[in-house]
Amino acid sequence: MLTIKRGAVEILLESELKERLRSGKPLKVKAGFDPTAPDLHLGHTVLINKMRQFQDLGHEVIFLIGDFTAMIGDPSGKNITRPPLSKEEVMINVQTYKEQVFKILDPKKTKITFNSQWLQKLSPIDIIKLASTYTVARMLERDDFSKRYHENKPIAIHEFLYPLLVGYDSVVIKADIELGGIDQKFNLLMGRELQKHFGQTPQVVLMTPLLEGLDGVQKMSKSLGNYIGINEPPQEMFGKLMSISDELMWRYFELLSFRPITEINKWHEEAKSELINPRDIKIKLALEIVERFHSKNAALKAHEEFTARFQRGVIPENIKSITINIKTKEIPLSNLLKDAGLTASTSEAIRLIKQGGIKIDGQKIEDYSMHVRAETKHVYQVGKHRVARIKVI
RNA sequence: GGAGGGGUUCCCGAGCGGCCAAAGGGAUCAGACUGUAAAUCUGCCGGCUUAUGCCUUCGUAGGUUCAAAUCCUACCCCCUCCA
Repeated sequence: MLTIKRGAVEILLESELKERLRSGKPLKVKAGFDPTAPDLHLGHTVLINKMRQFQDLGHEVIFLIGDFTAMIGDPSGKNITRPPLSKEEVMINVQTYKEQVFKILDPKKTKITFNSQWLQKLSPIDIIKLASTYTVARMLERDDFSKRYHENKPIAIHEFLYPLLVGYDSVVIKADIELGGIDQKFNLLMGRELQKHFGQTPQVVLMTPLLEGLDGVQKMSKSLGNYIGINEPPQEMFGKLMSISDELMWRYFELLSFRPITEINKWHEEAKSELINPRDIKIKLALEIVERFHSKNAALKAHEEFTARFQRGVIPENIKSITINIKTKEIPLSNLLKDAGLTASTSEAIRLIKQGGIKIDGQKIEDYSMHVRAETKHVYQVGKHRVARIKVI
């Protein structure tokens, strides 16, 4: 019970959960995923970690791919309708999912299902009947709906179907528990409503929090660019984890680390009383996470490189090499940087030079009208993160 | 079907004939400070070999004007109220 509750924001209803656990039977644990975004980041893994915990406790975890409902798209208000994904596209995404998710889940204990299997078969009459079980007023209780409604933003009718269909999935699966992010609360509860309607015992709903992104304020998401993808290279991942604030680090520990919560709390206390440097604890977190998605070796290497690069200012070993072909004898530095893809435009390059953000072989460049000659090869740095070895011929 | 409001640069949002590449805020990026921290401060923030220059941009397409994000026409989209 303690494991299950770790990091969970809300459980509805906790008493029901206890009761079901007490029965000792393996429970059907449902978690739904949208196959449109197979690029998982650490935010998604909070939920997947939770699934893993249920597996470890011997329950049956159902990884439900919402290939049918993806056509609607969860009504976040961003896109009104998504073009339906072809079967091939879905399968490709599912494949990617598997690769990523099985770094955490046990493949042998995971059942993958597609909701098109049953939703496709619903007739218009079935859908009307389903839609009749809920009212518009109650639909508008949903946060994004009410918000959009009050802000005079469009809500398309079909968006109302999303919660209904997702809830209906629970009916078909006969889920005992459904896991989901707190942002899914409405949909998850819909499952309970519909199960009741169809004469089933309503599922227990366990909600995980939304992990804050690197900025520590907004939730981690790809579109906000504040994410750590689980497929990112080790160094990148390590660096990003180190860049989070101390405060945020404890949050990440709770939700992402597999270390016992007691150990984490102890560190937290020690850091507060300045017995240990938070940075060193952060390194432990970074090592653990990189190891999970890559390997122990990769983690150690990333750590080494990190210290070398940022604490001692060493230019990393394996940086990308670019060859730029120019027809003249020399090229303005700003154009070279643009052509090499280090800056988006020559204007940006010039700006950055003026601001002292450009280095050649570690030397800061101040002259924005500087030209680079042909037949040269140097290491160019733009800010702290963009580096390349550029050969000009 | 009728009446009204609205669509502005990555996002929010001001501008309502020239002083507009377009206020202000946010995000990003760079610099300082550091632990690549965070917070803070500074700068930048459409593009062009940086220029008291040129080009592209204010829903879309035309038009009026020396000059249009701003006026006119048509169209597309969103919202509100009435039915």
